[in-house]
Amino acid sequence: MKIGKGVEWAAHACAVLALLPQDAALSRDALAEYLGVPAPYLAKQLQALSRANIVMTQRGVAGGYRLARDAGLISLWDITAALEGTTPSFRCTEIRRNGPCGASPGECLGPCDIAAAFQHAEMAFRDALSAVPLTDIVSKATDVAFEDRKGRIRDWIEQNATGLS
Amino acid sequence: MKIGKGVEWAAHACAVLALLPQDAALSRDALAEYLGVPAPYLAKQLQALSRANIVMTQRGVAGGYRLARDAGLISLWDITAALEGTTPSFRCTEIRRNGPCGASPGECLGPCDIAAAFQHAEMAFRDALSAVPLTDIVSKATDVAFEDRKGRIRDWIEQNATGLS
DNA sequence: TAATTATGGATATAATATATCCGAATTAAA
DNA sequence: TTTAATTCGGATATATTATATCCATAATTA
Repeated sequence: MKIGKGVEWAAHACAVLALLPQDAALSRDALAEYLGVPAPYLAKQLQALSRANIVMTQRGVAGGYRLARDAGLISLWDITAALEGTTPSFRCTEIRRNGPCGASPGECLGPCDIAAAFQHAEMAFRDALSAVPLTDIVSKATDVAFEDRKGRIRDWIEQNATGLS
Repeated sequence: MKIGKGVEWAAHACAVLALLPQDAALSRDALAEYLGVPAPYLAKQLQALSRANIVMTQRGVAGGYRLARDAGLISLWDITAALEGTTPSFRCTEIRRNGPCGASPGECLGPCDIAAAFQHAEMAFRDALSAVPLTDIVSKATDVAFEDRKGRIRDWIEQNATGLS
């Protein structure tokens, strides 16, 4: 079981966007610089976030990305689902129907018990992530940040965000 | 997030082995026939189960596979871990240290908040699977099986299992 | 010794993840 | 209206992993 690194990138990107003042935005290149990751690939993750309505985009001069709604209404699950999709991680191929003692259709009205157990486990995974809004991430990260770094972050945003009066 | 199909195969294989009488075993080919899957590849999954001490093996004539311990002491998580390993599905690359506003070592004493949330979610996933012993799977499958199929399964085991007096 | 059976390694192929680039569309400002 | 900035979607290339098979070897029993 593996989660693509796009999820990590996207989560950090959203955490940065959550720091922006109202109506400010960050370009792809600015975000990539802040996160220290290659811009072209980050763009892919941002597109996925855009399709999922987690971030809003604005093209053209002074455009960029911003959160599409309040950071308290965006969970880590939302971000994960946007990047990885929602197809179940366990793929049941109905082995129970195979072989010389395979189950008949009448015995397969319910889902396979093994598949059901995995589905249940995945729901627990999903629920745990759904319980973590972006605001949690941001506030915890802020808690442990030293004062001088908070200042540097403020300055960098001041310098790089667009849409600031 | 995806789980390899080896997990499915191994789970079904273990469920069959749980039906065997004490000291009986099934060969690789017999198991593959019962499950309706290619024998060579199934052998790989069985090897993983063997390394994880979930099944016992016996080579030579009349050898084969049997459960290494009581079915009540084998969980779906045990099987999953044997096949997929236990490395965390979320791989933290410490993005927080990157870029012009990267965190200093002193600010990274605890784990990254994002990684911690995923770790927590994965624990929930693992706990859910750990709560499902093989006996659950077997009993639920038996509940919905028609009588004639139960008989056919008994007969097939009688015919194909080794180590029966 | 002969027959059977799991093991480990090597290998081949398919699928997916990772990473980049480019033209087109869009937008704000000059 | 032009120009520069910027995201979007598609195409592509590469690396990694999953899937699947085969074979020589070791072990075991009759």
